[in-house]
Amino acid sequence: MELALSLGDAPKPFTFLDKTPKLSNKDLGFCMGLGTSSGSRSSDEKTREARESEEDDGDERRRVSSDPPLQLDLLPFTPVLRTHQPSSQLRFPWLTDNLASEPGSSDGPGRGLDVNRFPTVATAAEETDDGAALSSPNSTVSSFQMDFCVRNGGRSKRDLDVETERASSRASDDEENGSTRKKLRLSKEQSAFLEESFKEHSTLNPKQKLALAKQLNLRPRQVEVWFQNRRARTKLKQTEVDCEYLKRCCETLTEENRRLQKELQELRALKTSQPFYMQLPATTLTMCPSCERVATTTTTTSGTNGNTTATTTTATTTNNTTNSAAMSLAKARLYPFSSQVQAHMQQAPAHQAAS
DNA sequence: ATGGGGACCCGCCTTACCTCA
DNA sequence: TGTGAGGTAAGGCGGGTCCCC
Repeated sequence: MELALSLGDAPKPFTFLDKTPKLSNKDLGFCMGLGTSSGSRSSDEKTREARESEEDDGDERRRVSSDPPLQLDLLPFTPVLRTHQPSSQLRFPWLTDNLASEPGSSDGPGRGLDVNRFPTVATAAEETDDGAALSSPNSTVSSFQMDFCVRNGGRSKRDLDVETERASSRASDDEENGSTRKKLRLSKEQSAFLEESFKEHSTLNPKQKLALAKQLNLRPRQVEVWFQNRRARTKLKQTEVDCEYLKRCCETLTEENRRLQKELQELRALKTSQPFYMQLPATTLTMCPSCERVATTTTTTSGTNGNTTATTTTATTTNNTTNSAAMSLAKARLYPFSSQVQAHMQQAPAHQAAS
């Protein structure tokens, strides 16, 4: 049985270079179905996809470390974070055309997630190291120094103060003992934005990573780790769904098998009690394992001399698109049934006489 | 043309930390 | 107040791919 499950949409090219400012989430969502699975993309496919997305950028990897850093304007503040509108209206940093075409962009950069401009916040020179220069313990402090007051429409000021205080407290702790492993919690806004970005693309190319990092005031390494962990969580969730579904399939098939066994017993009992069963047409269903044709063979033996035999056979080709689970179910139903019935028929004296 | 080395990314596993009941 | 469970950011490792020499 083949089980295809997918979270989100099918692989598709990156759209961060698209000229359309609209983000389409129509293909997003949770899909579960039976049938031929497209399979998970191999790493080289994904690499190729990422590379294709970078074609216009030349060799992105080398540029990251050698060329001047990307100067990406922060987006005008996204309505979703201000007014809790549907998340589909979130805009991502790589959709740079949004900036130019946004009529209300007079607010200027910095209103997106409103990154607080601390002196230690990622400078252009720091970003060229892809986080290496930002990886000092103190650099993570800036992750929590975002200006929540402007954009947290649905949250109380008290909550924001608590969160900011926690962040600053942790930051000070990190400053005290810089050797301790830092465990930083991303803010809800950062997580939500990363989540929306993940819905768009479950993997990031360097440009997207840098843009997201800058947008959220995180280190690129943090964005990268978040996506890695997010993919792992998705996979885990998917495995759980798979397991649950297969469990249900197993239960269904077990029940079906039980029912058929009972049916077979009834037929056997009927045979022993009513020997004239021969007057009824015996129908045998067989399926070719290779071509998956289902053949229905009806054999009628009539007359007293037993030499009149009529056999009609119809073949039905199953739709190739029929899901494999159904095929497996059919096979489970047909093969035991046909083999047992055929064996049963061969044991019948009248059938032997007819043959 | 071929192979080695480096850079980069990914998945997987694990650890360490945080939050909450 | 202490504690265990669950969530999650981050570290480490191995493997794959690509590019350069």
